[in-house]
Amino acid sequence: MTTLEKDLETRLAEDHHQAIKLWLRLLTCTNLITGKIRSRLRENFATTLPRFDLLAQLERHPEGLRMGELSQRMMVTTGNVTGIADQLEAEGLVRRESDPKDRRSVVLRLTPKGREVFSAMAKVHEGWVIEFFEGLSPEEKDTLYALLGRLKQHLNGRRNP
Amino acid sequence: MTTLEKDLETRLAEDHHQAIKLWLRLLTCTNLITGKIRSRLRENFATTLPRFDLLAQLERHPEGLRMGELSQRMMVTTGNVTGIADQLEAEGLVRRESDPKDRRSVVLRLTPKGREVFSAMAKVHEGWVIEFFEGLSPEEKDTLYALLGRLKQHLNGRRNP
DNA sequence: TGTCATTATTTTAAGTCTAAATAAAAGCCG
DNA sequence: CGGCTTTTATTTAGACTTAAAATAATGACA
Repeated sequence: MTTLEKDLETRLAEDHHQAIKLWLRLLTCTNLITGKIRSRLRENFATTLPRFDLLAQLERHPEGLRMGELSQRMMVTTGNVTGIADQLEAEGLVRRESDPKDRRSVVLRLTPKGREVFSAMAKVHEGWVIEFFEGLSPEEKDTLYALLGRLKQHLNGRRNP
Repeated sequence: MTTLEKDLETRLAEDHHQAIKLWLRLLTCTNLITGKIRSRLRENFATTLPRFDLLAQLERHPEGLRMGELSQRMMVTTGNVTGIADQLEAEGLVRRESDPKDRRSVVLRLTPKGREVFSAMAKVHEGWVIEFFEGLSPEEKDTLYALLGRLKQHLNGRRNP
């Protein structure tokens, strides 16, 4: 084996190792943050991340969202959304409304109480997230945001399920 | 309100929004990748991500790992590791050994069969990860890796639980 | 030696998640 | 119109997850 071949092979192996290391670090960062948010939501508001997430989606869409739309935005199955919506409905934070145009559909909306409860949590939650990322300068955050954007685009590319 | 104050306030609000957007994008990328790995592991090897993760940790530590060490590395609770180890042990992929130095401890090791099964999966898995990140150039991967390193360091900083 | 705090693992209860099966409604098309 | 496929939500079974409690063994120390 020539020196050139060895170099190529080494570089390739390093690139492969690089992707794995990058993935593990990405996963670690996400796990660290979700872990912190999860425990703080529990301690401060006696709620959970998926519940918070569902309310956050509805907050952004006052016109309401169907179960399928919610599941896409939350990146979970519709069966999962059904269960979380059941809880929040029982707690009076969301309301199921039937879509007159399509009787299969259920439209979920925040109740006034849900809007009130969520907005109190959202303010605090935003502060946590700012805190988690304040180790990076605004420029670094921009760069990270852009790189993740390229990654996301690649991951969502066609023939890439 | 003066123009300067308004500009500062606007910039601050944008920074806040920036952190939230960054966090949501980070979470999306991680979810997209874990989702792909999860479904491919199921389709190709009829196994799950936590099972794969446990085997991967053991592969890197031929001397074996205690349940507590495993839970730290996998970023899950020890109770969780117990259940996954039970399954893998029943399938003959790992073996529980008692630590002669500390009878409270259980040391988990790969069996020869476990090593064999894992190494087949690991090769394919590595290819997937390389594929997921090949939308980024090696330089971009380096930058992303470094930025996530800074983020991780900040997240692990003291008085930041 | 006996007690007590600590450490390591397991167990338990409740919540979250997926995939697959079900049921109902809508849309398509001959 | 009538049958076929698709879409939408729910239900179900099983796996994963956490937090907290229960077990069990260790180590320190009066």
